[in-house]
Amino acid sequence: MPNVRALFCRHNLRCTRQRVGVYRALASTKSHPTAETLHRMVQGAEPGMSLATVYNTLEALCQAGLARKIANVDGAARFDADLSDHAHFVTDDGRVFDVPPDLSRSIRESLPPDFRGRLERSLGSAQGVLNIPLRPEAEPAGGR
Amino acid sequence: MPNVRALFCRHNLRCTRQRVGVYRALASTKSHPTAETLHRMVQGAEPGMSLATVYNTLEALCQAGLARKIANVDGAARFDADLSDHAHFVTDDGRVFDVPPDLSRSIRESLPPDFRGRLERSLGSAQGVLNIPLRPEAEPAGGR
DNA sequence: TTTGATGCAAAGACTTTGCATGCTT
DNA sequence: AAGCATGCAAAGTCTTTGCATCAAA
Repeated sequence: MPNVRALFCRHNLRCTRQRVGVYRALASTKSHPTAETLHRMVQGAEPGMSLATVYNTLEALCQAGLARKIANVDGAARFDADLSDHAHFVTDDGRVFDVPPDLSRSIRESLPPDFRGRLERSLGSAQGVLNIPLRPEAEPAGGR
Repeated sequence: MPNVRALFCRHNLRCTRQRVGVYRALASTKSHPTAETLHRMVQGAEPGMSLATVYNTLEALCQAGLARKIANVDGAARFDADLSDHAHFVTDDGRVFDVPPDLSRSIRESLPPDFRGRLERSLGSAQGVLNIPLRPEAEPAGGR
């Protein structure tokens, strides 16, 4: 585990024990935990820490670019401190899988060159996520 | 607008005025409305309809495969009755853009052939969404 | 010392559920 | 006539907020 204090400092984040605890817990797992799960994970190191603080911390980490909030269709939000350029595959029943960086990159690079340009015109400075359904049903809408 | 009654029938959905109202509203727009928005949209045709029924109806439509619930990172769920095989781009501030079917398809087809196989082994029968972040920050995790 | 983070509890946004009633089949 | 959908309100889940207190810079 690299120097968390220095990392926070570089990102203008106040370095509190609670934040360090949340960050360590999040960075120590590949399981894309929810706020609730992180709260439990941190109880050992930071007893008495409030769930609200976990939420506040996660928001601060995402804001600072040290964590990502993962898009999902149902249930509680999930988080990831792995900043490597990688995609997620989220199942309809809530599981989250990492897609390896090289594969993620090659998917993005396969996007038609004008696509990002087209998007950026509508997007302004906003960022976002491309959501691609797997196993499409392809039921034609208007059949008779 | 094709025959909604027949469509419901084919999908074993009871055909009530409320459900037809919700489906028509959802199918008539490209705006990926929330349940709340649909509720408002339907007030004209179905005054007094309850928001709970909108939620129940949307669940039934998704279950039946006549609508999709779109993955998002924040805020209320968004829905789409466009069954064409297309992806969505969801911005961090909640806007949803359709990605044209041909582009969506070509992205999916660019996935390495073993990828879906690998996933399906972990997935069982579940379905899911591939979430690809655009504009990665690529901040190396452990810098000094 | 100043500023921002924490803890708690309360409120808030979004969604689901239980039950009596009504409508579809 | 039987069974599922509806409406309502209440409860549930997940998340944010206000405020007094406390810790980091």
